[in-house]
Amino acid sequence: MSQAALQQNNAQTTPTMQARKGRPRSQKSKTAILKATNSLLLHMSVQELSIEAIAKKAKVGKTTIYRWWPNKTAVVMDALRAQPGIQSPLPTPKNNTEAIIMQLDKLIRMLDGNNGDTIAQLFSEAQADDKAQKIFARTFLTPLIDAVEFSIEQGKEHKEFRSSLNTKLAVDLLCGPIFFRLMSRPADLNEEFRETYPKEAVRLISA
Amino acid sequence: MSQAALQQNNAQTTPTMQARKGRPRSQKSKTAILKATNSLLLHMSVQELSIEAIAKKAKVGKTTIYRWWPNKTAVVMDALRAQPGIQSPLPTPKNNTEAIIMQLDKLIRMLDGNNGDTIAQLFSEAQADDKAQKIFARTFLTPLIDAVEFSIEQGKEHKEFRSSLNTKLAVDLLCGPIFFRLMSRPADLNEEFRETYPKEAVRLISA
Amino acid sequence: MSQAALQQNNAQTTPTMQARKGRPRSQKSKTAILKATNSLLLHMSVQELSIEAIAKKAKVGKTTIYRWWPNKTAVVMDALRAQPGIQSPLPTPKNNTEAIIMQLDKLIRMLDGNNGDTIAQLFSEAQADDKAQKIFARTFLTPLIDAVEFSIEQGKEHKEFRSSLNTKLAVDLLCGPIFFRLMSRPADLNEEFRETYPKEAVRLISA
Amino acid sequence: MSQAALQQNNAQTTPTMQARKGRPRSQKSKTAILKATNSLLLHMSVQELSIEAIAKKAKVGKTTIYRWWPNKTAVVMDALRAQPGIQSPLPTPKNNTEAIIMQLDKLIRMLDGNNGDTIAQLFSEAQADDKAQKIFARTFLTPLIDAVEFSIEQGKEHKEFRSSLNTKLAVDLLCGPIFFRLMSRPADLNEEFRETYPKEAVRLISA
DNA sequence: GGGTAACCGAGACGGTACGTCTAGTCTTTAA
DNA sequence: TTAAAGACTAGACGTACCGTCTCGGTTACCC
Repeated sequence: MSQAALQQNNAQTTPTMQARKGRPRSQKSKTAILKATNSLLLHMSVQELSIEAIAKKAKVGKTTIYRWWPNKTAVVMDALRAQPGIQSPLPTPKNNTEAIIMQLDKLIRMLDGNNGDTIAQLFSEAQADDKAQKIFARTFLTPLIDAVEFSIEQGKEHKEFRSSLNTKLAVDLLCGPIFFRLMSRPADLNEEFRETYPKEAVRLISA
Repeated sequence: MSQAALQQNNAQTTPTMQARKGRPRSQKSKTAILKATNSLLLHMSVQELSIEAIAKKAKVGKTTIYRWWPNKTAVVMDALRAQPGIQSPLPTPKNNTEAIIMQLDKLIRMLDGNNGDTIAQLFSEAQADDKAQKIFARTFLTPLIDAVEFSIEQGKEHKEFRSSLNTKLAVDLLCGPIFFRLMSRPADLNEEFRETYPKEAVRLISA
Repeated sequence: MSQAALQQNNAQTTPTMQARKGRPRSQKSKTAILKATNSLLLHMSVQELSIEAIAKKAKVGKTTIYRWWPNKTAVVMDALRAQPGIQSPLPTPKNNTEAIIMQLDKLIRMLDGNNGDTIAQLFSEAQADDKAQKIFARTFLTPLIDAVEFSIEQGKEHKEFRSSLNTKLAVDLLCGPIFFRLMSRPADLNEEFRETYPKEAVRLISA
Repeated sequence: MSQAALQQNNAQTTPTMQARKGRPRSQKSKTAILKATNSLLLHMSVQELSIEAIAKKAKVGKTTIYRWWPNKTAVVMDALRAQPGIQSPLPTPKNNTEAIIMQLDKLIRMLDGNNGDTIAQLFSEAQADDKAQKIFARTFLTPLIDAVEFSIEQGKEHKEFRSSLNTKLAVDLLCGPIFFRLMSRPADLNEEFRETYPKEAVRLISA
């Protein structure tokens, strides 16, 4: 049920769906929870963050959190997404090469700064906990990989890339270095990297 | 003190060092702890693994663990290293290109299978916990990066790679995809990948 | 308001009182609640019983219960009274001695079996909770004590008992042993006890 | 194990038993827990009392309480016993009639005042919870009943009481009224009652 | 027959306490 | 001195209920 709730949570709830039995979900509480989560993450890691602390800070019952999110990872993912300027849409690219460059640029932007730490920690949690893994994949990793894959496939059709290019390998080559740097030397995930890496990476797989 | 102890732990303790006052360290306990850790990691993640569980399984006091290792990450790293067939030395490569290929091949071998999960989880823990970060970096990541960096630098000197190659970026390009695949699609970290990736990756940065 | 409602609840609601505005109380819900309560009390103690469980079992909103009963004790008391064969009227006694015997006999009958446990548990709750205390006293204890007191007083007037008999003490002497046995050795509150105790007890206070 | 621990807890631990492995039980914590319990019981009922509150007040981990007592009832029983002046030994009676009078007098003294409420509440909890029942019986009820039974049996042998007297019934007659008054009209469990009841009760069963 | 009032179910809300678990420390005896 | 055993404080976990609230709906009455 939580899963269903989560779905509905993320989606734009249609007016007809809201006409349900029982007291409706408190939007105020939801906002308070996500806000408290983001606030706490400025001072501590995802692992250190506790549901109890969120509940206390948001002045909300623990139950309310557990009712709507299956675990900490899900709360944090939602909190990240709720941040302003995260889901800024990409401008229309003129070709697939540019599309990929824009996606990588956006990814690096997102991982630079405080959110980067949080996402690295979520990536971490996902390694250990199956439920966390699924949520992280569904809300973050899969969309990213799918988008890049799509651009590569399109690029192969449009002769921007050679048709012999292994799509999955290309995805790893494009995204892997970014995450590796994030997790091994986060300080080097800076502006310079953002300006040089995407072009360089695409150039390599085009070769 | 724990740091010192760890050092001593890893090095071959000279006979003179062992000739100290008091009851000597029980080799039996150390073995039991590492064995128990490896055994437990077959059924659970590093995050789920608890010091208490190790102590119980190894029939050892918790204090004994805390005396010799600063935290869980350190225990697990030691336990991994204690596994047979992990530190197989590399054969002498005929040039730096081959050296890198061999290092990547060894890395993929190590990450394939059960150990891969554990290392991914350690990589994870390192994101959240500073102490874990330091230990993971010192015992795993830095040696790897240093070795690859060294080979690249050497390769640049020997004209195997163009001198304009950004070494750090090259390291990310070589290692990043492997870890990205490990953490996002571990099933694809298979034999085929091991046979094709290293050569392909080196070819790319040579271009 | 709940208190007033409770009164009305117990009394025979006059037709004029029912002619109020608004939707009338659902008799169906009331019955379902009391039935569910009795049913649940067969498998659990009053303390274990929860309002939520009653509401769920009776397919009734929690609010409906809270609207009509101030607390769990009140619900359980009502549920007990709703059981068939509880409020069987006593036959007319030929004197006050016999009246007391009949009252004690009825009491023991009531306390023998499943209801005994429930009443003992109610007696218990009453020790801790003032509201419960008042309800238990009003609906169970006071009527009993008053009836016995009345018979004793009458008996004193009719020279059945010596006039120096302390009425309150006599009540304790007559009722106390029954409850003590109920709460300390409920198994001994059996048929034999029911047949022998009342006569013996009255004989003692007559002496 | 907790049961065993409890036993040892109550008994005078022999020196040989204390010579065990591991850190010995902290007497300081034990004292703090019992003291905190007594202190809290001045302001709240046993039912309202929570383990968490005790732990907080005593500045003790919850685990420490759960390690040594199986439940709240056990803690409260121990706390009661730890009060000064509870286990005052009886002076030697000159016969069994007097022995019973002294036992009843002691019982009333114990039940008069704050402890009376607590014991009534414990008696209550015992009605609902089997574990509580056993502990209450073992540490309070059974000793009392046994003592009175013993005196009655002795009194029958010494011709103080008629041999046809039903011992169990006599116990109920002697003790029941006291508890009935405690639970139904605790205010009447006063000094006057303490001075008159025991003699009167014994007189009755002697008749 | 529309308005109004009290009811109904469902279920979310802020809370409290539960009993369990683990962390990391401390205190003993035995080797 | 170290090992083992195990008790210590501290605090998060996820669950169960509490008593209150807020919905959409449902009867009844009253005008």
